[in-house]
Formats: sequence, structure tokens, C-alpha cells
Amino acid sequence: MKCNHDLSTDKNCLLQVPIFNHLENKYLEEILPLLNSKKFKKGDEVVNPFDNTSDLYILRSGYVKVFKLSENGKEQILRFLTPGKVLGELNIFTNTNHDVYVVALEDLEVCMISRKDFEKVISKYPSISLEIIKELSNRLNDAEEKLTYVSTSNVKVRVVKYLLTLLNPIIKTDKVVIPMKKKDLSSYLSISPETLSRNLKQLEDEKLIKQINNRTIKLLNINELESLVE
Amino acid sequence: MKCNHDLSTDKNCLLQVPIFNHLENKYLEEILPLLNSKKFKKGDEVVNPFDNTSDLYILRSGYVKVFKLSENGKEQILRFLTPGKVLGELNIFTNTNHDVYVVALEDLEVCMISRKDFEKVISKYPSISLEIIKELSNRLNDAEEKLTYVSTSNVKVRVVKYLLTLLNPIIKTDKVVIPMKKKDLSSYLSISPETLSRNLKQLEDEKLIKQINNRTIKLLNINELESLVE
DNA sequence: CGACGCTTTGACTATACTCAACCCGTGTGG
DNA sequence: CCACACGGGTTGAGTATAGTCAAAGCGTCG
Repeated sequence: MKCNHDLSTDKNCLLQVPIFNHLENKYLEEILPLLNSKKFKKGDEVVNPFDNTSDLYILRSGYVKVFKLSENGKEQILRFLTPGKVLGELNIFTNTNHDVYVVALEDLEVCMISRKDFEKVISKYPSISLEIIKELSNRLNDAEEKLTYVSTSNVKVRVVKYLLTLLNPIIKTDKVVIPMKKKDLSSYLSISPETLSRNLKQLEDEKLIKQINNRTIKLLNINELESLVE
Repeated sequence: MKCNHDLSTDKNCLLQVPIFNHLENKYLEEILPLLNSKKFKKGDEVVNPFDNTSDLYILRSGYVKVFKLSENGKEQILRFLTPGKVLGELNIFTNTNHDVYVVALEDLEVCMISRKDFEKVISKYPSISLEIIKELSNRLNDAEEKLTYVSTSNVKVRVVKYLLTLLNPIIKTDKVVIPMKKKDLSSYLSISPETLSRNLKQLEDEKLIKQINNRTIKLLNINELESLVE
């Protein structure tokens, strides 16, 4: 399905995308006609390792989880993506299958651009490559950081670290909202759901947090929490 | 110290580097004068998070380990680099400090190019960006793959997986050589040295491998080993 | 209202870590 | 040339952390 190319929606979509948003309007308008659009329902597989599409997807609305499966069938969530983020990019650039699954956590819509068109766009606007490099560098650093503390820190530290990342640096509040099911969070943190639950309870017993409801947690002593993770 | 710009050494150095080796000779010769060179002794820190150099390094000879430290002081080795590989690239592209340490495992020499010069080179030859993107994509995939099986597979699977990666796909042999101290290997695999030792012993008891000497291992039953890791 | 999936709690267990001692090989200095 | 020190590697004993399995509680959505 072709995107409806009216500026108020599609261009806004592109403007949300870090790798495009430095481009001037007139260039964006050249890219718009190359986009297709597709909708997915909650629970749908947006990408799986067996379909050999070589399209680049841009998440326009909704929320997805990106994960790998290990040889014993366990799922490791690598990241969650919000509107404006790109997916499928690894396969495009390396030409190899990277065994990544992407599943819709809610109904959503993506924009797609074919590998061929995207390559044309890049060669016309090399500044896009630099943005991609930046994005990949940051993700690589995130992945390596995570690997480091998954293998060297205990669960409690990881949980606290995660809670602290939810603090909004601008709006000073001590209430954080976990933007996903606890089950998915536990996979993301590489622990079992039971262990996550128990650790949150322990933090509550220690009067460091208070669980307001399933998704909302009040951080009662941010300094103390920060000192736990150094 | 300036590199001695004779073609037989420096150009060979560049030709070893994936991000440059697609360039034609005449372009390589333009890049050569931008390179400086530096030597390090075994054990030296080639990069640490506190020096703010923004140079790109190319390993010309020798062997390094790249690692992060966690808040409790434990070291997680991320990768080992061999001649021709680049390092320091994350800091260049993202402008942020990425807390990565690089230590020389033997005496070595690097070529360096300043961020400024490198940016000039990239904008002149955009094809280099695509090579960088490819390299980063592969490393990202490696990191995420590793994260996945570190957190979902048990130690034995990880050890066997590693041994199998040492098999040379071209020269069919069942003897593999671990290219590092076991202590560093255990950090790379995110396990303790004791656990690594015990697991190798167990594999030996099961007649799956035979440890010829400290670094050399004979794989006695590759099919069986492969079936362990699916 | 019922069913399903998520979450929590409990009991038990296993895996891998820690600490300590000892062994071994290598390189250095007397 | 030998003694020794040092770092790496192995082995053993004990332990702790987090996983598994099972059951029950809770919430949400048909």
C-alpha cells in the first residue's frame, strides 16, 4: 500500500527519524514517493529471520520488541522501538541473515523503503550515512554495555540501573512507569520473571521503592538507589 | 612519529583494512601522508576512557584485548583485535565517551589518523562510510548474539560454541589453538577461570576433546560437539 | 462471567562463583 | 646452572544466587 503523501503525516514521519531529520524539506519531498506503508496487528511478526525482505522499515506508530532466540528456544529481548526508529537495517547493509525477530506489542504502522531505493538515497545524500554510523555506534555501545553488566553485575544492580534509566532527566519526578509487561522487561534484563518480581519486592521491603500499581513505581530514595549501582 | 611512507609497508597496512581496501591505489596514496604511527609495549594501555584523543587507530601489528569494566571492577572482554582492525571509532562518530579500554597483549604498532583528517577522507570517498556501516552492523550483530547466549545458554554450550568457532573452515583439521591466555578467554566468555577449566576437563572426561597442551585442543567428535549447541 | 495470560509467592535445586591451596612453566637473578 | 618468584592454571570444598516448577492470585478482555 502506497503511503498517502500528504506533508502533514508522512513528512512528519520522516522528520521523526534521526537519520533523515537533518535533511532539508526539498530533499525529504524527494524521498516521500519512495515510501510504502504497511499495518500490523498486536502480536504480529513484523520481521522474522526467515522472510528475506530487504526493505528498510521505519516505525510510524506503535511499539515493538526486537529479540533473538537461543538454541534452547529462550527469547532475549534486545530492545524496544518507538515511532521514528528504523528496523531491518542490519540485513540491508550486511547482506546476511541476522536471526532477529520483531513483534508488534500493539497495532502499528510502518513505512518501508526498498533496499535499492535506499541505496540511491544514500549515495545522493551521503550525510545520511554519517547519521547511520552514529546510530549504529550508539547501539553497539549499548549492546556492549549491557553484555558487560549482565555478565558482571548481579540482578539487583541491573534492576536498579534499569529503574534509574526511566527517570526523566527534564521533568524531575520520582515516579517511573515501566513501558512494557514485566515479563518482557525480565527478558530484556536477562532474568526470569520470578526473579524480577522478587527483587522488586525486596527493594520495596528495603523502603527504596514503592510499587503503586503493576506498571508504576515510586522511587523513594534515589540517592541510595544510585549508590547501589555506583 | 610520522609513518615512513613507503608503499611496501604502509600501503599494505591500509590494504589490510576492510574499510579502505576497496579503494584504488591512487586514493590510498592520498591517504598515506595523513597517517602517524605509534608503538606500544605488551601490557600498555592503547586506549582508555580517560584520554580524550579523537584519533582513529589502525592496528598494524600485534594483538590487543578490548574490554569494559563494570561498577564492581570486573573486566568484560568484548573482543580481540588482529592487524588491520580499527579501534577508537565509536568515540569518533558519536562524540561521547564510551568507557572502553584497549590493552596490548604483545608489543605492537598502530597507525593513527586524526578525526579531522578522517572526516575529510570520508567526505571525499563516501564508499568508505558504507564499509564502516557494514563493519559496525556485523559487530552489533556479534554483540547481540553474544548477549543472547550469555544470558540464555549454560557455560558448557558457550565453551563448545567457542571451540567450534576456532575450526578453520578451509583447512580441515580437528586441532584448534586458543589464541589467548585462558584467563582472558574466560573473561571473553563471561565465566570464571575455574569454571572454564572445569568445563574443559569435563569435555575431556566425556571424550569429546583432548587438551594437547595449554593452548592446543583436539576436537575428538565434532558432530557430537555441534549437536550440543544445536 | 469466564478464560486466559501475566504476576506473585513458595519450595527446591542447580549452576556457577568464591576462596584457598597447590601445581606448573617461564623468566630472572644470584 | 639452579633457586626462586610470579603469574597462570587446576583442583577442591563450600556457598550463594538465580533458575525451575508448581500453584495461586490478579486483571483484562472477550
